[in-house]
Amino acid sequence: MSFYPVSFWPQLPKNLSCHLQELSQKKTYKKGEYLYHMGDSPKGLFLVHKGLVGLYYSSEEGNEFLFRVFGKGSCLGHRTLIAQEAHHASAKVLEPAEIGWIPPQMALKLLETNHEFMIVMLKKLATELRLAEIRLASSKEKQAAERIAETMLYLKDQFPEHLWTRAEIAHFSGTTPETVIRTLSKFEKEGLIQQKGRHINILKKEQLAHFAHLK
Amino acid sequence: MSFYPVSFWPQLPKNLSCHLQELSQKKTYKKGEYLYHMGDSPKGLFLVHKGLVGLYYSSEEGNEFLFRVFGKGSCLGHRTLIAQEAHHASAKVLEPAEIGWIPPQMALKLLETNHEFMIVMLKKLATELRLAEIRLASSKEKQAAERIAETMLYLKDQFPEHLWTRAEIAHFSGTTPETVIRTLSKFEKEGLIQQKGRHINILKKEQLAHFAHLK
DNA sequence: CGAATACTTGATCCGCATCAAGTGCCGTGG
DNA sequence: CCACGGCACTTGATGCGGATCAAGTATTCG
Repeated sequence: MSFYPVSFWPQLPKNLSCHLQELSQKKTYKKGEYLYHMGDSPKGLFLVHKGLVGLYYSSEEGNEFLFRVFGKGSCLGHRTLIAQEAHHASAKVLEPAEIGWIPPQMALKLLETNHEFMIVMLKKLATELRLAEIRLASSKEKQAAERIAETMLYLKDQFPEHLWTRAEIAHFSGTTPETVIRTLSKFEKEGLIQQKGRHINILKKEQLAHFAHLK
Repeated sequence: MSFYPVSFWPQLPKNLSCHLQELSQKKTYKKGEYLYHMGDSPKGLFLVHKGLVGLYYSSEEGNEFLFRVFGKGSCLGHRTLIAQEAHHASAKVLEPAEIGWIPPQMALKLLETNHEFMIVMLKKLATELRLAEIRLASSKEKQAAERIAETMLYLKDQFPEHLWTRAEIAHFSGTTPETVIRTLSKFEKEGLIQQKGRHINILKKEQLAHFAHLK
């Protein structure tokens, strides 16, 4: 059992996406900017038109954990909006992005009245919950190298265009940059991947998946 | 930031709960029985009328992880039903239980047509997702003893009547029974708790929460 | 082109899982 | 009623995965 491959289309349906885009205010963000921070009250719904956004948890000691990643056609802020809690993590721009924004009240109204939207959100949350829990189990039962293998498969599968840094891979897999570096060079020596700076190619997907104990 | 205290009522609203109960078939389960297993296709919606059910992940090597716990007035099976995936974990009866069952098709139909039900499920999933992700971060940034402290606070707060075994506490906190035992006796020495077999009392909630770095 | 950031490699250390060997407890059946 | 089997609990000894620290090199970006 694993979070890879994901049997879920991470993008919103085209027609719904268009409808929401029309109602949103578009804004561009630079790499490193934040859409919102941990602890903020619900900031509304954000639609990723272009670029990449990471949902980061950061502790007081400076530990970072990358919960989720949102690419083109995806939305974020939905969990907090629905739960009506404070944001439990911060949304950080990983690649220069164009983001549509819908204020909380309007987004909630839309959710209440648009049946398809509700169903899409239900499915999205249900899938995100599975991913989170599988990663939770994974963090206990799997070695760092196995988690890094499944992280590479997931990230390259879902967001193949992004040049993932060693730190981002570490933050997603729950390890450290040093461990990622050592593990990736081990994979390269074994001919599973090929790396040149941030350009990482997976050469033997099947073997890598097998190594990570994925079916 | 933490999953304790939970600002969420884990039970379904009374009227909705009654409505669902009427449509369900009731059945009694003994301790240790399973409602469904990992890998099963959606088995429907289960309503806990009495008793306690744990959602368990188990790996091939025999590792167990307790994802979620469901008590009286709560429902389970909803995530799988909505995602329309195979169950990613097994539902195990922790205390002799009376469970109402609604078959998948009927439950989906109800979900589609009952607006309140949809909203309750949205909120439930949104909250469960936060809890899972916070635990994910917790598993990296916190020591075993801190996780055990927050686990005790959570379990005793949400399900005070259940006599939690050392193994269950370990499975929920992502540690081992041995570590739970050593940690609980440390807490007892420090006067934070009092234990006699499975009867564990939290004497100094505030201090325990402070120790676990909870606000 | 210079500063900041990312990457790399090696050495060290410690938290906690694991293993082992009990002890206690509870329910069941003789 | 007690003996017995099984499971939960307890305690101590051991080992290792991987975090952490440190120091140097390479890349990226403004």
